Amino acid sequence: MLDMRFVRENPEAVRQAIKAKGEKAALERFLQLEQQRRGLLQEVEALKHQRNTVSREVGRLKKEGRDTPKLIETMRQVNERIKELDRKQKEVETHLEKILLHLPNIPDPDVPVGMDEKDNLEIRRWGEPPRFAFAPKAHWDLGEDLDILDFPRAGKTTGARFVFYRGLGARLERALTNFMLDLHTSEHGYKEIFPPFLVHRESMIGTGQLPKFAEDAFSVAGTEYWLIPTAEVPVTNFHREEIIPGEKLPLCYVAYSACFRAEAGAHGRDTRGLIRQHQFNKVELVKFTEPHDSDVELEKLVNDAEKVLQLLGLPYRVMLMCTGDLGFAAARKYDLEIWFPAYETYREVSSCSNFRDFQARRAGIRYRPAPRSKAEFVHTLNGSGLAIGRTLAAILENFQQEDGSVVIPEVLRPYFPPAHDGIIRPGSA
RNA sequence: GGAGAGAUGGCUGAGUUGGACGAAGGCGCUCGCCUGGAAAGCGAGUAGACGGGGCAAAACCUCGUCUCGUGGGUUCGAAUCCCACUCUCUCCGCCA
Repeated sequence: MLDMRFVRENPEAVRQAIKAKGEKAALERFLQLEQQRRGLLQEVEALKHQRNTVSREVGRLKKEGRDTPKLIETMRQVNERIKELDRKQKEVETHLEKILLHLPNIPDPDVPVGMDEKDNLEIRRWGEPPRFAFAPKAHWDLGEDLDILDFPRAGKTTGARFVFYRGLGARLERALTNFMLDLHTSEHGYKEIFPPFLVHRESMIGTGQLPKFAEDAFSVAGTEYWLIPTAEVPVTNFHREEIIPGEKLPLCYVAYSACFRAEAGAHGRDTRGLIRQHQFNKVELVKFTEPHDSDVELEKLVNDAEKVLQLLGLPYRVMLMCTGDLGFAAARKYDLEIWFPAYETYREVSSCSNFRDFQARRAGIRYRPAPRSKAEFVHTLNGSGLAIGRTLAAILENFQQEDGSVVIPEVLRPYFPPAHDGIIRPGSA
């Protein structure tokens, strides 16, 4: 959420941001209502002032034993007017709040302006896409042939876009999760969090999923709960309505969670395989920083996520998202994309964003720079470190061999049974 | 699910016959004095949001409104009375 005063004083900047992100928002109506709000405020506050002084006077007179029916009668009338104005003002503020929650964050000045992924900027590449002397299989075929992924049975029990992992497939998923958590906690200095997978509406508003994108998330019928689309939601809201002592920043958290997404706008896309599931696992990195540190901390966060790919030996590239691909809440975003032989292209496995104070203002997360100073909003950042399902799919595809087996990356071997030789073969899982 | 207790400022903790103010005291913190330096001691200051005015603007100053879990109500006036809700704690029941 943007600061109401900022919007009032910088309407042009907001107008541009809305346009660059391809959003729609009632900015003009907002400015108009904001002016109306201040007018009402002044009128009602003057009346309340009158009420306060007169009430004090009544108290004084009563103590002296004097009756004051006239004053009380006029105050009754003033109160009627106050009630009316209060109601009107509340109406206006509710409307303002609603519009404010729909205004997108302002992109960083150096973010490329563009419509969609075609305008994203490649920052760097790492690793070489593998060359196969045979026709490589897609991960969903590998998964079924190796008997480690079972899509049909997931369809039978739950529906499309779900999967069972079995045997060494389940083991590999768990190995990846633990490997990433271990790496980020012991090498990169993140504190591990295991969050609730359900949150209430206010938390979803805090990070920006609601009110605008309700159709992208699942909610639990008959309750107020929403299934988290990412651990970003509970972990960022972990500090909601708090004032953090400045010396504790930056706070760096790493959290595993299952993630649930309705994928409402994705009918017919990525219908096969692990790429687009309603439920998937992810290890998420979340940071709370002082405003002047957030740029540096974002770069570090990206590097921490990249390290996972490097250690796994998966070829990837880093993309700087253009304005149209930034999303609603981010000011700056890098995507990490892994090479997928079956698609013959790079696909996203991580999205690392700086939200500046956009989420912090919504969720009320502040810090005190120095013991006596005024509390200010922190900057929040997060990034996948990484999406587990897509990483597993990439491992299957990139490390497959002609006989249909898959070689497990060296760094994951400690997470497999001691007797295992590091190769998943047909019939061995 | 049943019964009970509570929710006050950064923390702790007063404040329930409604009327002197965001609210005693303590801790913490800031500044000053003291000291060679520190501790102790002493003195002063220490909530936020919003709006108006001063200012080119920020800092700041000043006036006002609101905020004592949240929302409503009673009243000329509520932290203090009434209602609903949320959360925390204790006991009982149930349960992975």
